[in-house]
Amino acid sequence: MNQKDQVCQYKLMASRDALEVIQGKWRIPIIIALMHGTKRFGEIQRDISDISPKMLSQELKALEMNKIVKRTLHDTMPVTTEYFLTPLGESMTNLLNEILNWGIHFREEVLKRDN
Amino acid sequence: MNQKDQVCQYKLMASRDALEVIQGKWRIPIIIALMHGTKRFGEIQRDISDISPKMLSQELKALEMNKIVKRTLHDTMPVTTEYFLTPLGESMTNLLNEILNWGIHFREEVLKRDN
DNA sequence: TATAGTAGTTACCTCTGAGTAAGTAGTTAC
DNA sequence: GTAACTACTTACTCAGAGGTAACTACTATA
Repeated sequence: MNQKDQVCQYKLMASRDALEVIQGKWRIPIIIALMHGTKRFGEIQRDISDISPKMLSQELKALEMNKIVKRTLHDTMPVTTEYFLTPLGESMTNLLNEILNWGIHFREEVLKRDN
Repeated sequence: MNQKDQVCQYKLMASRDALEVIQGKWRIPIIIALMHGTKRFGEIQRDISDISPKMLSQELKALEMNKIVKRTLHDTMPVTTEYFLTPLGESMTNLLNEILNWGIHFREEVLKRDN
């Protein structure tokens, strides 16, 4: 295997690590919602209007296990929960901004031209 | 809806556009393989060792439809094909690099510590 | 004649990501 | 006492993402 191939293999491995965390329809949107500050379960659900409570609960748990978000319970009446990004979650800011930038670019380049 | 919420909604929309294109297990790896230059079908398959010809063919078609990659036939014996990134595909470089960087960061922060 | 390399296609199967709807449990307001 | 809010959980269902294996079609080489 030459050096170019080795670099390619290394990159492919790194991308798999990242993809495992951000894969799926909802994780990126959830993290984006939390980039705008600490939010409660219901607030995230309102931001991402078409997510079901089941999916939100499930994906938040997965993100918590991967140490991207943290969940805290507040002993108020009624009980409220707060979700916020960990430092690891905040380290995704650059990645998320590139996704956003490219999404806007893609819409300009392809979607509008087709219609 | 306040201004903060409007920004959040705009970002969520942009992320959905991008996610539709890069979603799935194989598209990012395929684009990364092609970042290293024009490649033939078999070369990509060798780079991404665990992809089946069916999935590679299917995902390359999808990427071609989204104008991320271009396919050219060469009338050699035997017939060879070449795949390469379009300018739109190359505009994903920053995005891909951020995915790679974060993947490496994630591995350092979480995966190693757990084992 | 047969094996191997080019680039896929086709049929079939399985598993899981995601959706729907209803239920739980506690508190507050009317 | 009942409706409504908090934050979920559970059960059921289904489409589609992805895997496996075999097949096509052509050429070159032994």
